[in-house]
Amino acid sequence: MHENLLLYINKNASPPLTSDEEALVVAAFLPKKYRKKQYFLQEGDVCKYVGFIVKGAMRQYSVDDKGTEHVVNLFLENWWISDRESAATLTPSKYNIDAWEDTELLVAKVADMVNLIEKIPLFGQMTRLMDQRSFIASQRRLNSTLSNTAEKRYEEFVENHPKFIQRFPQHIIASYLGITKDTLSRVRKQAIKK
Amino acid sequence: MHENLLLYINKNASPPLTSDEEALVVAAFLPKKYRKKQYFLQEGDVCKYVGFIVKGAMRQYSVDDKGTEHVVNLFLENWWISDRESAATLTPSKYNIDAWEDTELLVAKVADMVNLIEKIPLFGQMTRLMDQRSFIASQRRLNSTLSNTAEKRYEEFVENHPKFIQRFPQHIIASYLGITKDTLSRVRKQAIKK
DNA sequence: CGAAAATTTGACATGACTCAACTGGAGTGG
DNA sequence: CCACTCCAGTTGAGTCATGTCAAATTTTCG
Repeated sequence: MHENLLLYINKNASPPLTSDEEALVVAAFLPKKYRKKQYFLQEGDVCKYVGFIVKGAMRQYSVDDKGTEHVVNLFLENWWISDRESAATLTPSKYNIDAWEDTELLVAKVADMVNLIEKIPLFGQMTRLMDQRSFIASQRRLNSTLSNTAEKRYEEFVENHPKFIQRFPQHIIASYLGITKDTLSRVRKQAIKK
Repeated sequence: MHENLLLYINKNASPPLTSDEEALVVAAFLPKKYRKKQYFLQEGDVCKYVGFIVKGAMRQYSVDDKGTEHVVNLFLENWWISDRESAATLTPSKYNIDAWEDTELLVAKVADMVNLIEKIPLFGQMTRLMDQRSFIASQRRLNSTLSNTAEKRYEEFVENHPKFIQRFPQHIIASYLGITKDTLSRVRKQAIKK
């Protein structure tokens, strides 16, 4: 069950973990299953856990005054989930995170995660990489949202995230792109013509 | 000249740096002045430097096919500048970073920065915090862009970044918000009524 | 003062949203 | 195997927010 996580760590930092270190990591992460629609985090709660997806698909979204959902992030295997803002500042989260498919997670307390970072330099290396990637992805997406029309954004999305398209329905992807499902449907129709 | 930087580091990590460590930091960062409009980084170049703003104001933006500028970030005193994506992946940057006011920077090579992170645990702590904050800010902004109307985004902006308003002209702020200067002008007129 | 930069304004165009209706699976249970 | 429901996707008509462009006005600063 923990192999994916250990593999992931060793792939993103070197030299490999010692077996003592591996034991620490394994001890900190408990396997947990989430059913489709089940919440990992609910708006208003402080995010106390970090999850690593072994198998499945999840989404992070906010809900506005009108009840419309806005997808902030989508996650698949080997991704980390948590609301960093809430976890770092210990404030109630503005987001929900739930399972889109039945999902197997490895879950650790944020506090334990911090501990691992301090104790295992490699783990720190890895989380640094993680942070960097998240930031870069977020920056890119922001730039794309600010600069491009709905159509172009969709093209870029297809290009960059083919796996999301296979796993999430269109209305979720529309929300991720910041447009309505109706608009996305029309955009696709246009695109097919070409 | 380096005091601001050392202060910043000690404010964002503890215990304080030893004098040996301070010496390492000081050695890595060279003071440099940028005139208004001068580039720190140009689109197409690989970002090889990191800057810390001692005094002044800078902006990071992309330019689309039509020649329109899109402001990705604004920076003031005690902010770090660099294109993380380009620096991390050694690929040509999609962004420009230039001085909006005459600006005093402390500049280090990305490679030297990495070195400091490895040698000085505190420095690692600090950059971790930095990364986290950048990510959170970027996430927030993305969410706001996806969820809110132009008017609401401007309100939030006024609330969260009063200093930007004092230092950057409206058309820059409009671009940061992802709207045109014309629209921002109208939005403000509306807002004043209330 | 005068030139350049920033802002405002009006008329018009358009991309995206809204809402409701319709279509078409994919289950589920009788 | 059919009827039923749920969920996703499509489509059309009308509306609204924001963009475009050009001109007028105000502000900034050498």
